[in-house]
Amino acid sequence: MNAVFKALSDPTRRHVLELLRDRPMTAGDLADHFPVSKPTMSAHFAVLREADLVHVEKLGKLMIYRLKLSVLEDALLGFVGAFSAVAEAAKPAEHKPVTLKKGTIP
Amino acid sequence: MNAVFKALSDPTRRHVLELLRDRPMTAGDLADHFPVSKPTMSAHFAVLREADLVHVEKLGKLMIYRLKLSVLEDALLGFVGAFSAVAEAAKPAEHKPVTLKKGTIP
DNA sequence: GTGACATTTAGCTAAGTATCGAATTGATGT
DNA sequence: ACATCAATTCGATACTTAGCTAAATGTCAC
Repeated sequence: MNAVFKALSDPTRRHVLELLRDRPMTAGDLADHFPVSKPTMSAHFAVLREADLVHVEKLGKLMIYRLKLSVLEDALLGFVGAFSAVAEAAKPAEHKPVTLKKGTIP
Repeated sequence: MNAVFKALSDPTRRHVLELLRDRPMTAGDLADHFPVSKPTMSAHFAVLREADLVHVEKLGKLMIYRLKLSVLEDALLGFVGAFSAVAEAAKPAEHKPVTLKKGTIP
C-alpha cells in the first residue's frame, strides 16, 4: 500500500493511470502522451508495476498496459474509508476555537 | 491536489493523519509517536500544512494540529471517483487475454 | 541472418527529500 | 529580567528520484 501511494505521488504516473482508465494501451502509445523520453516513461511504468497498479501483457513487440482498478480502489478507498465511514464524508468538519483543558486537547 | 498526493506518499505523514483522525493533537504529542527527531517531525508537519491537510492553531506555546478531513476526502475520493463511479467499484476487473485488432488495442 | 522497430536496462547527473544536531523564536512562570 | 519549555528554522549530509543518452534485448518481416 505504501507502494501505491508512492506511485501516485507523481503527476505523470497519475496521468498514465487516467489514460489507462479508458482503455488498455501500449507502452509506446502511453509514452507519446508525455513530453519525456521513452526510457523515462519506462521507469514510470516500472513503478506502477511495482505498486501492482497495472497489468502488463506482452504481445509480440508491444507491451499492453492495463489498469488494475481494484488495486487502486482498495488502496485509496481503504485509506480514506478508515477516516470517514467511506462516503459519510460530506460533513464539513467543524472548526470551533479551542479552550485547553489539562490532559486532553479538546 | 498534487501536494496532497505528495504528502500522502510518506508513511509517517499518513500515520500522523491517522492519529489526527481521532483527536486534535499538539506537535509534541504527535512527535512522541514516532522514532524520529522533533525537527524532522516539524518538517513533516510543514508538508501536511502545505497540502492543506491540517489546520493549525497556536495556543500559548502549543501548536494544535487538526485534520482537515474534507480536503483529504476531496482529493482521494475525487481522484478515485474519476475512475469508477465512486463505489461501483466491486467489479473485479476482468482479465481476458488479448487478440490484437489493428487500430485499437482491445 | 539482417534490418527495423518497441521496449527496457545501464550509467549518469541534477534536483529533491528525510534526517540530524545546533541555534532560534516565542510564550510562560518565577 | 531570566530560565524554561514547545516548536521551528538553519545548515549539513545521505539517500532517493526524475530525467537524459546510449546500448542491449527481443520480435517481426524480409
